[in-house]
Amino acid sequence: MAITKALSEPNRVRILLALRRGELCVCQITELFGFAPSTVSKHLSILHHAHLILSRKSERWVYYRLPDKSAPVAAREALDWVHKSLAKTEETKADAKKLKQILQTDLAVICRRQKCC
Amino acid sequence: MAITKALSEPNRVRILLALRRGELCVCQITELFGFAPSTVSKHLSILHHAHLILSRKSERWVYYRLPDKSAPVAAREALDWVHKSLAKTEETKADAKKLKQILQTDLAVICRRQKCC
DNA sequence: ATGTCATTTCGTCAAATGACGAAATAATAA
DNA sequence: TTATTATTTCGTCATTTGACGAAATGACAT
Repeated sequence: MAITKALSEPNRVRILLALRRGELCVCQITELFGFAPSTVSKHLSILHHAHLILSRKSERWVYYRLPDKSAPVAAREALDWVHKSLAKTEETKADAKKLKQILQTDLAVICRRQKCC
Repeated sequence: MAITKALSEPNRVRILLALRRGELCVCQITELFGFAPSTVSKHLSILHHAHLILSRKSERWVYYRLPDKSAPVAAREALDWVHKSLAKTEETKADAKKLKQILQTDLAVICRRQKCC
């Protein structure tokens, strides 16, 4: 089942928890976790395929967000469970803290940062 | 996370759905799915470790069942989600039908059946 | 049209997973 | 105690998964 498979990877759950604050583009998520852009993109693709996130393109970036009421019931309730049951871990708090910093930085700067190193 | 990992394997979800009818011993589950006893035992161990099932020994058999209110909230709510969201598939119905037959057969007969073939 | 840049797709590789059978374990039956 | 038997543990093997970098894609800017 697509939903349970999608949620079985801890880093994908971290992405869902990070998106509670609001939509994020791929390079912001890449910056948050320190993975290669291709890795993050694959995770987002799996989450999207399970209808656990939505996407939109704007200018150069692709933004992902949690779904609205139009999402399948099973997906909405799975997300409710994730947020209720997994939001209070230390890792989640640490991610939220780092995300706050990332959101204060200009998007173009963050994207360019991926190239080097 | 133990719960999401446990639920990511479709056969483990099938076990949880089969247990809605009531507790089952390992050889009944083995009979239901046609896997080797060691395979079923491993799946049960993973579900148990995630607090998604409870076990009890009686005579020669080990029985597994869904947890009562004493289970962690996260586990209970995950089970609610599984039952609500995944109970209506064709596979689940087919499993239920086969399980009905198995429950009508004597336990000792079923266990002995594993040996041969 | 061409170049730039964020993202995605593809191929590869190491690690994790699920299947099995054989052997170990634990509990009852003789 | 010893034998029987249901279950678990262990080792092996094939498949899946997640990571990466390189190349392809697609949209905007020049």
